[in-house]
Amino acid sequence: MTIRSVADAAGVSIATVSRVMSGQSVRSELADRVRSAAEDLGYQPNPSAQGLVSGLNRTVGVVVPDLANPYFNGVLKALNVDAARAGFRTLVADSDNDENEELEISRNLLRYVDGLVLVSPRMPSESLHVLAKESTNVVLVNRVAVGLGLPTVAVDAFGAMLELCGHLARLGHKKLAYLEGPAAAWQSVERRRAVEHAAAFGLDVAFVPAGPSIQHGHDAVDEALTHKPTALVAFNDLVALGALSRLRELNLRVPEDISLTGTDDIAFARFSTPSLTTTAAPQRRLGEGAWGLISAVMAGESAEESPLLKAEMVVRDSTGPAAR
Amino acid sequence: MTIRSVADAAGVSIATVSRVMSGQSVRSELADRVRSAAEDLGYQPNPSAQGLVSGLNRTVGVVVPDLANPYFNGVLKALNVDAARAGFRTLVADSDNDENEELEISRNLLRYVDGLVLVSPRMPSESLHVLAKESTNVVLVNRVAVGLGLPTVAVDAFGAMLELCGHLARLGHKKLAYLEGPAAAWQSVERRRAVEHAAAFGLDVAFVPAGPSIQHGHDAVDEALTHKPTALVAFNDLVALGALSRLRELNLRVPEDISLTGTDDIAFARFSTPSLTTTAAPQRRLGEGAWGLISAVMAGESAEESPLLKAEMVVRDSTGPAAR
DNA sequence: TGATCGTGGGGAAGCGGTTACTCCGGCTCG
DNA sequence: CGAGCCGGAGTAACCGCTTCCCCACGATCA
Repeated sequence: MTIRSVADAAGVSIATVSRVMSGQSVRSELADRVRSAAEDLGYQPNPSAQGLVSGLNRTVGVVVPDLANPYFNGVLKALNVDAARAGFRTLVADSDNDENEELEISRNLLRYVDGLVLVSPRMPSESLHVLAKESTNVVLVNRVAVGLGLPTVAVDAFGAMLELCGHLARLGHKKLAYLEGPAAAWQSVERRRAVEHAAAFGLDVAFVPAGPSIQHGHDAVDEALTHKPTALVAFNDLVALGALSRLRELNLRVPEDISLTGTDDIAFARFSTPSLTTTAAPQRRLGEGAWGLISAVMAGESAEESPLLKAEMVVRDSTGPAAR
Repeated sequence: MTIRSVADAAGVSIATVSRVMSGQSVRSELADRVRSAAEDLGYQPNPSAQGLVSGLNRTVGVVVPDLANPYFNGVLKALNVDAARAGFRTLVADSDNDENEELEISRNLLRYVDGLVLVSPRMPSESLHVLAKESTNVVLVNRVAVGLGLPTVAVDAFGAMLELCGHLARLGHKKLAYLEGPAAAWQSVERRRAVEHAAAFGLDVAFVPAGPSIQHGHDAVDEALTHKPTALVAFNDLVALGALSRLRELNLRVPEDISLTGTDDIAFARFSTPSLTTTAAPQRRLGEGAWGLISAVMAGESAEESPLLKAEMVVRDSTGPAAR
């Protein structure tokens, strides 16, 4: 089923078929003939051929650190929906939390797509710079890299974490343990920075390396407890949920014996026992924002840096007055 | 950067460049010149051009009902990894649990890909038949459709659910409430069928409509409790976790007051409080299996139907002896 | 009525690759 | 020593589509 078949069936030239398909002005009688021929034959233009001549694929690439992380899925889903609505497809790559692979994965993906969305990339700034030079159609989600001119949509991770610390301080907590995320993640840096600032308000904070996943949270609790904190502040909800299960194993009650906070407000945060105090990072708006930026730059418009999105704190049952 | 530039830089014809790139025999001196020219210029063949002539894109499409469901993400991730290893990209589409859209989404995706993986499709058999006629490179995950000849990899949902019911029966439960999944899902049909069979062993089962997600589970509990069950059997882990949170709100203890089971063993099942008794549907193996099938059919080999994968029951803390 | 203009459709030139076909040069073998 | 072969490289056709260019035709104006 090529354009040739349709042209023959309708008794016109392939140029006319092409014009009809792209909605250019064609005598309506001819246009009808073409359309019905195309309909009958079930003709669909070949994307490779269209891509070859136009240089465009109507496809965007998305690189995420971990496809199995529900937070990224929320972002991906929203992005995917908006892209689909605009007739774009989404090519997904998972960097498997490997900051060294990320650049190669991204470069490779760039060959196949019109635009690239990097979600929480861990790669160093220089690598981002390389990508920015190879294509102008690159946008960042949850990674602020100054001086590269990359359009960015991100959550105010710093502010969100600061607010959580304030909440804990008001509940009388003095001694916190912070379960840190992956060092290479921008969010990790921001959140750590916020926790450090909290120290200025009289909070004593122990920093405990953990990671991005639920298992990491589970495994970091024992070390955290050696610092005798009255509250555990987790890098994200996944880590918090992992920590929660370990606390439960240790027969520590949350929040009576120890308080716990997450970040992101993934779907599970509301449904855990106890439900998790966290900050609601708007995954939907991140995804939609990312699509807005990438579609703008692909259209040749200059997408200005949008301000940081605010994450609302959601106080649930995992935080309470400091024990003792 | 076209093949022309490389040919000129190396002082050979474009045919020679093409041969070098595809590893055909070329005098090694020339081959070296070509390779270093390609290297210098950073030449990457244009995928659209290659796709146009070969008719292949080295891309597979994946349709999932809900990108935000962690179960599908596990499958997607494994599939993605294997596909990437083989040099294939993954085009992802989310049908948003809309069984009516699914066919159109799939057909559309089929234009862009060499093969299509349908994960837990809800569309009717006739729609699958339409797809099967349009392309031979379609495989199913967790959907058994007889008589269509579609290669399939699926978990034995029936057997898994039966095993859970048996577990509950041995614990002395007599009265269950089953929180049903979406009617159009094969897994839903299988699991329901298993629960009905369990009735033959003296279990009295109330069927309560729920749905596929955590919120559905949460919202279905109240109706389920009107039947005074001693155990809640959920369509999947998400529903179970939602139910768990509602039970907690109602101050019912699990498993002392009521037992609860899920299915799938998503990452959160192990970390909930109490940890969830479930059956471990091997997401990894499903994803890998799907890749195995789709890559086989794309290579023109005939992929035989593989037997159902076994889901091991994982007994954790959410099930106990029947109350009273 | 004839020259001019505008409009719409056909022919053909690519887009960037792959590959069939051709041609050339150096072997082998008679 | 010449004919036949064979391997390697170049030429060109082609994949399916978009779009430029040009021509035909009808309408408009002098």
